[in-house]
Amino acid sequence: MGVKERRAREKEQLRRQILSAARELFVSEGYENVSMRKIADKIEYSPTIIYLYFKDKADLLDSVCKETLQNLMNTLEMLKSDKSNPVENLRKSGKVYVEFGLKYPQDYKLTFVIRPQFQKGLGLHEGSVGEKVFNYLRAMVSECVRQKTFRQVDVETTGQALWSAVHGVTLLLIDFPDFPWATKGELIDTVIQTMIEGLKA
Amino acid sequence: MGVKERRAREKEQLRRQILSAARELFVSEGYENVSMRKIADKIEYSPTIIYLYFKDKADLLDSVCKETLQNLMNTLEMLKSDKSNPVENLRKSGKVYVEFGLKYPQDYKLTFVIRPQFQKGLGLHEGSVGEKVFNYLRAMVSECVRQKTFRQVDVETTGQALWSAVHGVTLLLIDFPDFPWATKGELIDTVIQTMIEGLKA
DNA sequence: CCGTTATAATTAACAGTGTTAGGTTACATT
DNA sequence: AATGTAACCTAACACTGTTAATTATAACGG
Repeated sequence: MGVKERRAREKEQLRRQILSAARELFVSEGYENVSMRKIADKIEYSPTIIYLYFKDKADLLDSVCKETLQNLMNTLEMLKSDKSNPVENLRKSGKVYVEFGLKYPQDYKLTFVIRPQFQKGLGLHEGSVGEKVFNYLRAMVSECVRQKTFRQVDVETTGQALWSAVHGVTLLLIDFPDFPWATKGELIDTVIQTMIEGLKA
Repeated sequence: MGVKERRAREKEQLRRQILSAARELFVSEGYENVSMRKIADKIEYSPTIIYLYFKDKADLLDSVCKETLQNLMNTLEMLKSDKSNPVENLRKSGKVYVEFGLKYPQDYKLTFVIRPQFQKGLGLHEGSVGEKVFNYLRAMVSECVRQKTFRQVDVETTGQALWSAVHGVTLLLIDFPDFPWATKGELIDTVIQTMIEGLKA
């Protein structure tokens, strides 16, 4: 009875082929410039096969983005946090977050800008990976408050504010590469550091 | 010899008709979902007429965005600044900036997210309106430093960091309307206020 | 008022898009 | 070997941005 399982494996494999072909093309050509036919060409199948694995092009995008979120989460978790210094954890995490965005700019835009446009009502709040990322952030802020390094700020609002700041600098650096930025690294540090300073007791 | 001028006026008028039809459609349907034919239908001309006034669809987008930038600049300039309190000016300007983005979310995204995707190498630094907006911000920061309300920060980097923060919160609120945000107003204030606190002497 | 010239605007077409319905092939089970 | 089913493909629809070729419109000199 191993037949069904082999078939399932083969199906899963093709699904992954489609997914990674799509990701590569989305990243190199941009979501709008990638046609189902191009993806099909790349994996040497007919275009319509994709619809047996994904509802439509937006669904394909959605799956690519979920992977990206997972990658981001993994990257953040690699930072083994030092319980005794939550502020430093926060600073490092912010830095890693932005650097992730700059390392995979197209993935980042796909996930945080393009996808919400196609998947309206994308909440981030249904046990999703996105929620996990935010929980991670919330926990750090919470610890900073508990240790009284930060003043008695609202953890929820503060977490969101921090996310806003790193999201903003990431997107500006991606979208306006020709703008006369001070220095990438310096700007990123300033954004993070200024926010942290502003929260201290 | 008023003929040429009348013709020029008529041409200009049609140009504006196209532009405003395009803006309305871009805003209500999203750039990607607006076809040249839809725009043409709206103004009751044939689709190809648009190409006599604009190079292509991206150029049309570009013109729409320039208008948006001008509107943003005008909105900011309505705030008559109080020389004696540059920090308060900064705070108010940040608030107005974000509120502009939330009032015209599609215009904002068109200008700061979609456009850079289609107009690579869009610098903001060629005597453009975008540059004016940034100069406005720089001047405020500079004044805060001069009056020693802020510590001796780098004006350039700080201006960019502030822009990052307001840009970030604007986009998050636009893109994830269903996220359980603390409170829009509160979040915006927190972002701005935290940055300002972090810069104080 | 006529013919000429410029220019405004249109029609028809091309190559490409996402997506669907219907048909064909390959293969495990009886 | 016949049957059923899942995998896969072909052909097509309605639509996209854009171009070349064509027609209508209005201004000019005589």
